[in-house]
Amino acid sequence: MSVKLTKAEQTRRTRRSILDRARHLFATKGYAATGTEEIISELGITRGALYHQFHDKVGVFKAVIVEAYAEITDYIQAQVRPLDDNWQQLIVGCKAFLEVAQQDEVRRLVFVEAPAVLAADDLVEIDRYGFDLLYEAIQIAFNKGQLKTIDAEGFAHLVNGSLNELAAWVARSDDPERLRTAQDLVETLLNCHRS
Amino acid sequence: MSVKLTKAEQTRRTRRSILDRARHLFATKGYAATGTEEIISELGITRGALYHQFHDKVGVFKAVIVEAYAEITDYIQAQVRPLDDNWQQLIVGCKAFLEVAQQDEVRRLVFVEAPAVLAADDLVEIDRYGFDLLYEAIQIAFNKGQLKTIDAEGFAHLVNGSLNELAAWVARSDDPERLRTAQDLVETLLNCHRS
DNA sequence: CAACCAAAGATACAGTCTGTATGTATCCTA
DNA sequence: TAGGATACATACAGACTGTATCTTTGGTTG
Repeated sequence: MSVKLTKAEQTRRTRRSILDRARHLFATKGYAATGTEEIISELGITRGALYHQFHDKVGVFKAVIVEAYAEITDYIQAQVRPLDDNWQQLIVGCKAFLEVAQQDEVRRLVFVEAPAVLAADDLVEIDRYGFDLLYEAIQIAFNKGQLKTIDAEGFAHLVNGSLNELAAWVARSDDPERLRTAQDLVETLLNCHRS
Repeated sequence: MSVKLTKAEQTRRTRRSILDRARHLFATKGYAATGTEEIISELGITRGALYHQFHDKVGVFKAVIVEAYAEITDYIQAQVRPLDDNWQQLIVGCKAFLEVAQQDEVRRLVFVEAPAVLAADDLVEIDRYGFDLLYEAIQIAFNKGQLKTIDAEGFAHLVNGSLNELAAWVARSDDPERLRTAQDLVETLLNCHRS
């Protein structure tokens, strides 16, 4: 019955199926309310396979988060790459973030569960790519003299915090115009710091 | 040996001691890593008393969070009350938030643990006092025509997000000047939206 | 003041969950 | 093709939450 699979392929499929199911459960029920048994049920494997592939339950979660983060940054970079003006990239990147953060699963995983489940250091490590994307664009503008602020790093955090909160605000509503409003607010925020 | 206590007093002391210990543990180890046994050990009571006073472990946590929130808003209001100019209140209130959020325990409880442990609705309910404080000041300024923005509510969330992220940024550092930097950044943010 | 009631807390236990130790089958390599 | 490593299954130990059932003690009323 069972088709012959290479070991590598078997591992790939097992990890893939665990990650897919775990991601959905962690995002909808939360990390604590999701049992390892629940993750593997209906996958045709036992918890033994899960603990063979991942060190522990947190290990599964961390792998899920890494993927979710990657999706966010990939989307943003795809939107930003074609542009050549840094200031435009900054604005478009922020708007793209607000868009991609509207996926319910991604948002809960990355902005609610991850900070509580993962150690702070661990999280900063994972987020580095995402935040650095923003920070670098801001620093370039700052060095060019386009951005008027007393502290580029601090300003990057200010913008980052605005984006996270606005993303949640947009998500809570069912008004389809709210995303546009949030995007305009961020654009205004950036532009009124332009010198 | 045991002094005669009124029932009400006995309850008060029990709840107080549980809340104090739980608060410290939840803030340092996190909600999930703190056992109910650990909370009551060294308090001279058993878990039975805890479950008599609170519905469950989440009930203890919720009570802790309510107190932590109250401390934040009390501090801010104390700083803001003496002032009579709304715009000044807004700026001072934001700065006061950044100060009070530097208490490690409060910050982790309110901004890291609470969002993951409590249901979103539950949390908004508790936070209502805190956020509304900010929102009302912003709305007053908006209605007076002092604030230039396309959406007062959205702008309030933008500022709120900035404050949360900046608070964490300040806390991660050991540079005593960073608090001042963050405060200046927020003041600039507000002022450059002033019309 | 005696008798009763209700509230505070103690004790014991059931159910659940994580992680580990050990066994088994299958792929891979020498 | 034989030995070893890898993927996975099974069984179990330990921890933890929440509940059910006492016990005690402060309040209350006839």
